[in-house]
Amino acid sequence: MSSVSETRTERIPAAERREQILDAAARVFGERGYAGSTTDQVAQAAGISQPYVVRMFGSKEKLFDEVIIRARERLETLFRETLAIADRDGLTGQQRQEFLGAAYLDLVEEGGIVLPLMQAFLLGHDSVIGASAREGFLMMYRLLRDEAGLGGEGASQFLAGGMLINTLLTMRMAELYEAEPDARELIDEACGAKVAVMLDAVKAEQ
Amino acid sequence: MSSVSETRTERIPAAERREQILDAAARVFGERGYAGSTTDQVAQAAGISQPYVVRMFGSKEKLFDEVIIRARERLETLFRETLAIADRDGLTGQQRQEFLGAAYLDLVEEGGIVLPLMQAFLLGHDSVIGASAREGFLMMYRLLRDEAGLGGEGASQFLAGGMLINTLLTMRMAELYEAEPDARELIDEACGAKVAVMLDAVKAEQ
DNA sequence: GTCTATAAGTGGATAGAC
DNA sequence: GTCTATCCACTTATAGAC
Repeated sequence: MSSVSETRTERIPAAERREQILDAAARVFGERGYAGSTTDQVAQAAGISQPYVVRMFGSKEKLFDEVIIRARERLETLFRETLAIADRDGLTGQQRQEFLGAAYLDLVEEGGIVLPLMQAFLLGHDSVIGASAREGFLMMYRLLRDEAGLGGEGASQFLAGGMLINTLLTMRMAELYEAEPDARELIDEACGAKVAVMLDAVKAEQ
Repeated sequence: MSSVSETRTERIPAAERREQILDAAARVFGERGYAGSTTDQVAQAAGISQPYVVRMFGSKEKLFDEVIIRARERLETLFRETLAIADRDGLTGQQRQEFLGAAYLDLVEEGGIVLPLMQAFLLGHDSVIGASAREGFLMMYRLLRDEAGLGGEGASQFLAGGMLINTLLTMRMAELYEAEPDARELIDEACGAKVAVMLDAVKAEQ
């Protein structure tokens, strides 16, 4: 509309901007953790000014809280939808577990959900986030145990596998996928067939 | 030697002081992560002044690095010792795995090793710590797969279980052990027989 | 709806005394 | 070997203009 280098931020509805910030924050927090991230990093990722980020959410802490709430909801929704499909198709126990695992890896690929949640799990000492993290984790356990019908042992094994994947992700183990055969083997083992996912997640960061 | 309230720090050899600081740092970093901790928190935990902590290690980053190197060594030593005993007693594959699991939970109980390592796993984006974390993790994988003879699948399952335990710890899930039956069930499931460990780890913090 | 300017606080690191 | 004092950079948050 004006000069060649029209870099100024466009004026868009607050609701939409809010979503943009939440997306950016999810990536930044997921990558560097709560304490390791700055509101300015979030702002830059969202293409706006730092004060605007704070103004929109009141504080860094509230922003993180929102990100976590959103991630929990997204994860729960995904699992319920996946189970609905599994029910519809009459999958067996073993099949259901694999189906859920594939859905989880899809979510990893989607980005901005799994990593911030993992970061929240490391904040048990924070009374607010800690409580939210524990609650969310228990919700998952119950859902897997009861709704998915995996039983206590199956549910805890599923969660264990998930935590291994999360850890490999935050560690960026996939950076060694090509160079280090053992890294490749471990990732393959952790992710089963759907390995490409993790590689994409890494490449997206670089 | 002087007044009644002799609260001043005693003068002790640097090497000994160094160990004290490393112990304190391991607990603080393990609890709040690298970015979430301050050198002053470490100093207070060690009962000395903040500048002294920095002076002794050059920087916060170098201190964290030291903590991680130490933790990696301790973990590796523990597993090798445990395997030596397993060999001596001629334990079978399944028995060896359980034996290693018990050893790991002992290490959790000991404190200051497992949690800082877990925190390091979340720092994949840091070129120095990230590389150290990946290296340490791969070392564990190889050790479990080859030395312990668990095979690729067994090793990755073992690590998965470990990551679940670590996550439950950092999340402080044990705080709900009494009040929330599902939390209890999940912890029992993750830790097997040796549950008391996790409870102690929590109580030690409060 | 979004920015610039900036206040206020925190935390890592350095200097130098004891 | 250890501290006090302090500097400086960084970060969150606020004020107010556009």
